[in-house]
Amino acid sequence: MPEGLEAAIYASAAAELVEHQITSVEVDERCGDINSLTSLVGDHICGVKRHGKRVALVTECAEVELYFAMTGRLIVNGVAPIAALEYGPANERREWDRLVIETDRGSLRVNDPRRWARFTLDPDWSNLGIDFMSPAQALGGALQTQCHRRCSIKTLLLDQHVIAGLGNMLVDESLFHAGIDPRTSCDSLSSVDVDGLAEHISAVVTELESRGGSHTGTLNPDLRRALAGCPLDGAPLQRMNISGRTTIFCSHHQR
DNA sequence: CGGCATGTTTCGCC
DNA sequence: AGGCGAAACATGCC
Repeated sequence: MPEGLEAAIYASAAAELVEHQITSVEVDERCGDINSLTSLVGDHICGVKRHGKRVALVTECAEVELYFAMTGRLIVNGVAPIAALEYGPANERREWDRLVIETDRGSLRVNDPRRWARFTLDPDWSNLGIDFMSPAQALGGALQTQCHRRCSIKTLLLDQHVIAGLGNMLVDESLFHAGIDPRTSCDSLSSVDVDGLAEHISAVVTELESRGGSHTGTLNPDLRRALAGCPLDGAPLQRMNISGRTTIFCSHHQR
């Protein structure tokens, strides 16, 4: 999905519909249960929630989770807050609309060519870790409790049960700034290392938020594709698969 | 044209 | 038991 930063952008766009009354719901049956979602008709949207990469519309009777997977785009009142999603389609086709909610004063659509989007009534978010925009101290605390694990630090950061909202780009960017090799086993990091990493995560999140999204980092998609030199000194970057995800890092500056 | 892509879940194998 | 890797999902883009 878009990562947590994009979910936050989507959530604030969806907030435009607060206090509107839902007049119709159309859903691709492969992306959500038609019966439960159409039960929302008549409800008023009274708020929008976000935790990590998950967004939910709150009505007086229920909550609907909007999960965007990799290529889901939100369109509110005909406007896409993120016009061109990285790794998403260049154009938009109405046939890719997987959810359309009409209200008395506007509309919301989720457009996803890849059809991985999911819409769930009254979702259970209790298994998610703390939100990635939490203070650095809280992020560090969450990581400390998991440092006994022997998985790589990258795997830990991608685990939504530990910190919710970090995705592949934010994780690579954070580890680059922290100077930590993504393959490092969690249990070999000191508590000082972990707290320092949490500070870097927090700084990266704040910085990329101000720049406009997860794709605006030093290790941006253009650099990732081209595998250009290390932004610090031009030395060759490494590309490898970790935890099933393409990982870019500098073996000289990340140890 | 082949391989890759901001993600999650499931399954089989240590 | 728990963790890891591969596969599955589905389709546009480089």
